[in-house]
Amino acid sequence: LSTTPIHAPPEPSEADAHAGDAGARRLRYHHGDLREALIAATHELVIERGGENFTLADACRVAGVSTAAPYKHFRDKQEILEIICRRGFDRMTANIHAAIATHGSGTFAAIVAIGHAYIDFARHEPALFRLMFGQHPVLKAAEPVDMAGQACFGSVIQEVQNYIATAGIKTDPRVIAVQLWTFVHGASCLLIDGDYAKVAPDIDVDALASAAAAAFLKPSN
Amino acid sequence: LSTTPIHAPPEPSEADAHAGDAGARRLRYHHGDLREALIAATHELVIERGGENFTLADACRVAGVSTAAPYKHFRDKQEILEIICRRGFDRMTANIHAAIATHGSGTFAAIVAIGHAYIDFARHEPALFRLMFGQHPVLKAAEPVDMAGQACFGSVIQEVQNYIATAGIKTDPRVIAVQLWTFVHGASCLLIDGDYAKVAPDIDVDALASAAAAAFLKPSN
DNA sequence: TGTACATCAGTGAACGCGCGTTCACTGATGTAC
DNA sequence: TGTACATCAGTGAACGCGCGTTCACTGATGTAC
Repeated sequence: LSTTPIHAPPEPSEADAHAGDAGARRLRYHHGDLREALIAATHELVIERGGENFTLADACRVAGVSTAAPYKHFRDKQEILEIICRRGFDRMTANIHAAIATHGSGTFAAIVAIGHAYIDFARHEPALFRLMFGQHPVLKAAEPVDMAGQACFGSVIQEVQNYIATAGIKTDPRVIAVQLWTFVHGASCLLIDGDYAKVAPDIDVDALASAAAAAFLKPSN
Repeated sequence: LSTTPIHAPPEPSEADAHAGDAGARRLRYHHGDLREALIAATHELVIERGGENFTLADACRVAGVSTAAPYKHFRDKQEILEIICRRGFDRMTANIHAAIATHGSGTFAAIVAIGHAYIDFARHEPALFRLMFGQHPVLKAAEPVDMAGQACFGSVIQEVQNYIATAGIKTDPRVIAVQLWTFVHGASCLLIDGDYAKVAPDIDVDALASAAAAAFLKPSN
């Protein structure tokens, strides 16, 4: 863990520099945007050691402020985690939309790409992924987080619906969406928790997910 | 959390009772089997609040001994968790074997039953399940835990092999086993972490798993 | 333009808390004689 | 059978630690006049 503050207050302005020794040494008392700096620090720490092990005191250290400073911007420790979590869902939703756009809505390739986007998210941000989907009682109860999650899953259902309409499949799109979700979620968890590595280290997770998508989307009759 | 000690030392013996006031009041100094009592207390606490939030001090309280007592039986806090975890894998393996035996080795029903057994385990012991498969750096490095996990997955591969041999499927059994595992693992996680409940509360997880098994085991040509 | 003032984002010290682990100890137990 | 003794599973107090949160405060900043 680096000890040099990130998102530190800006250097003394030129006016300060011209104000003599005292002025030149004086740092800015107010942080530029401590709120965002603390969110960034928290995100960094969550990435580094996971949401369970994150401490507010460390986020303060990283941001270079006293441990009392966050309470001017957040209700409590929990609120920062909620924000991180909600933004995570927003980003995942964006990734999914991007994947669909790249491959064309209504195509099988788009469905597969959604799955890969999900797994990629977990791969690149394992700790955040765990925070978003894991069992964290307080986060589960937070409404903004909840809505961001709903929106994310809604995007998947919508696209599955688009695909099966064009492909002439009759199964309930929600069921197929849940099947896909279940599989890529399992793949994500087993991947980032190192369980695949223990038991089947040579596995190609993306290929696995593609095959699963094909299995679920085979016309059933 | 109950405050009355479980697995407390046995009541004073009859000899004590006949030994007058001092003897009657005297409790046994040595615990009958503190090692197992602490493992049981730990298991109970892990069930209650999860492996991350478990404290050794609480296990001592539950077992009714001082916080120093465990160090006569265990290296450190970690070792008790390892034992819990290894026993978890052993029990899951036993459940899987039982499921196979019930439905007959080599049948499709046995494959489905393995999946249901896996999900059932997670459903009944969510915290232990998380401890076994989640990202807990120290547990992941523990060799006995590792071997118990390997054995568990080995059972699944073996049975998949039995089935596809009789069904005339040509796919690599390890790939199919991983597919099944991935799906039921995803289902278990989404179920116990309350993610299904948020987004698709009406879902029948067991039916979902059965359908997935069928999809993976359809002859591919 | 200069000055008085309200605002409020920061500080730093302290709080109560509970943890894991260590330590010298004590006293129940089983065994050798 | 009785006794001396070694063993070792327990105790209880203490350790250093770090946490989240609160508190009265300070001083930089922007604004009204």
